[in-house]
Amino acid sequence: MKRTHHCNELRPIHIGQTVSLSGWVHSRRDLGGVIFIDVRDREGRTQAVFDPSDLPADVFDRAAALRSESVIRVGGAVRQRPEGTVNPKIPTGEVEVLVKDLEVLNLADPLPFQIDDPESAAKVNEELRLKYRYLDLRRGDMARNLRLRHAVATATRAYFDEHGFLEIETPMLFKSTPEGAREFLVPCRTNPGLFYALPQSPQQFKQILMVAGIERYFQLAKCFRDEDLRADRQPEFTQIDIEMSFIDREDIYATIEGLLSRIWRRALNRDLATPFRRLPFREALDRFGSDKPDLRFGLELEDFTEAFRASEFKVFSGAVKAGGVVKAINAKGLAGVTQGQMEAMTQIAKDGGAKGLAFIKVENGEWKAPMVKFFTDAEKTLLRQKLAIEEGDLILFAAGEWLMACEILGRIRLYAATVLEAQGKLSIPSDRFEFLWVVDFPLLSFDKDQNRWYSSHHPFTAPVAEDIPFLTTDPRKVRGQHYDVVVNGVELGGGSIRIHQPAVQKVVFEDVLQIPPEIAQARFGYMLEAFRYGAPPHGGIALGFDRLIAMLCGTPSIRDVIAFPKTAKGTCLMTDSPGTADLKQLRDLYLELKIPSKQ
RNA sequence: GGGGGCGUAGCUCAAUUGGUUAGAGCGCUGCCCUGUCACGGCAGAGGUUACGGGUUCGAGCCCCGCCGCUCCCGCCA
Repeated sequence: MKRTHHCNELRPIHIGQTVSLSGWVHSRRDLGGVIFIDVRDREGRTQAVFDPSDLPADVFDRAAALRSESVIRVGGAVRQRPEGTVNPKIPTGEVEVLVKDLEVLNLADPLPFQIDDPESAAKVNEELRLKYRYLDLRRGDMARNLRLRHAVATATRAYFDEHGFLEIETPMLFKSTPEGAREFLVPCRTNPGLFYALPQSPQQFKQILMVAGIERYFQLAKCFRDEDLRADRQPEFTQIDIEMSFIDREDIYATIEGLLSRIWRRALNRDLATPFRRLPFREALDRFGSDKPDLRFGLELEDFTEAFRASEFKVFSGAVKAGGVVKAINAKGLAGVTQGQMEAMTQIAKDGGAKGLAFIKVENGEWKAPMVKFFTDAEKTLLRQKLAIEEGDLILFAAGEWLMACEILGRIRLYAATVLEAQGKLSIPSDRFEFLWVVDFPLLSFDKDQNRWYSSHHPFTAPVAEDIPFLTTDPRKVRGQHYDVVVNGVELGGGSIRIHQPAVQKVVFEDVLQIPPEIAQARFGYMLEAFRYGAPPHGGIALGFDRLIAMLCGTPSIRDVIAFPKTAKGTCLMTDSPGTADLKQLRDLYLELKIPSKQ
């Protein structure tokens, strides 16, 4: 017999009906004379009552022998719970099913970890959760995450459908494009010695789709990157990938703001303020020390380059003379910093390339720092004014090359914020979402080691039109038509208007990036050729779908929103992948292993 | 590649900082219990302290190595 209702369906209006429920034994309460079993399915749970007074003994005995997570079907009559036994914690708590028949569909072994109590289950070692992922996913928290993921994917498809986008799949078996992230290679049996590569993004295909006249493309695209993992990085992940023709940056902003508004309404029942604010890359670094700033709190960086140009304090004036900057941040109220915290911040500075971290503690009306004696009254006054220095503050400095100094203080800003928040001196509300567009990125960055320019984003990004003349004369000045969408310090996505003239693309490949013509031809020749046959102006963006869902679910790890994620070493603890290949498989692929032995 | 954290019963944790027989709650097993919903009560089983070395009269604790998980840096056009 099939079930007649799901386990979150029965209400007082069903009283008197004969019903059948299927699901898992969520919990069993055996009182000796009467047994209660909560039957759970993905919708919820319902209490089933086994009363021996009008039940065959064998049914009662089988109920008594059931263990947690066994799969059963029960049949019986819905009835009102007796006075005083209503359970207000669950939606079906007013009724119960008086069991007449029990079908044990599958007995479960004792579980490796308990899943009925959300609080204790949430504390279970992730290693164990990953090994028994199918149990982990039965937990309410995880099931909710997967449902939300589905809801957002559906809302995304509906939104793009309504806006004239076509969902088009692009190949998983592509070829290697060595610029950018390390790729997963797939040997090609039918072409000995040749390899596919799994796409790190559908970038080139979606641009070709524009040449193909699709005009509006989207895909929930699986992407692969063979780089080290993080809480927010998996070797395979999903992007909301879009590309549009005959548009400019503003069209992308509006499209994504519309999408995110739709998603926030669907997932959190909240409205987003649009349009999002725009922040030039330069200003983001200057004020927040990051190109993905968290705008939920202040602690902004201040610039003191001019103030210390002629300072007695040589660390500062020397940095300025060398073309660098002096920047500072006021960690408000952090003068009581512990030695360990100070060391942690110093380490951040050193990791960032600084020699150390200059600081001033403001305690007992005094500025405590060795360097203070070098400061003139004018310098002190300026510091006090711009940083609003008060008793109990901690001032931290970075001096040196602009980007380095900004990024160091940006990281210290985040560190100080977490410390201050833990002390209750700063509030960073997790239910607030500060969206912004970071714009006006430099098109190119310079690699000192290799003495050449490389694309800040990717080589298909269009320069801002008025900057094109500087491509070959002063590449540093060229801004890219690139944009990142950022929320609460998380880079949610990025994209650009693309180069659609083959001539400009050729200049970027060959003259700016110094890719030899034959290599550019081998890697991107088909694109350059495609662009010769009528390429519309186009641009697009990709959003990290897993990060988006993690944010909506309020979890810091995208593993919590992926059904079967990998560990930090890239393994799957449930299936024990990756695994070995036998000799015949390798021979078929013309491969031979040479694994260095560990010394 | 580098740095930090963790690993004790099936699970979550403790073990007075190197000292007798490694404990608790939950789970499990048995018994009792007719209105529970984290049911309750009684009793019981359950340990290569991840693994391999070392120091020591004595190691869960200290040292070295190794494995696994995790966080961060590098990396992620």
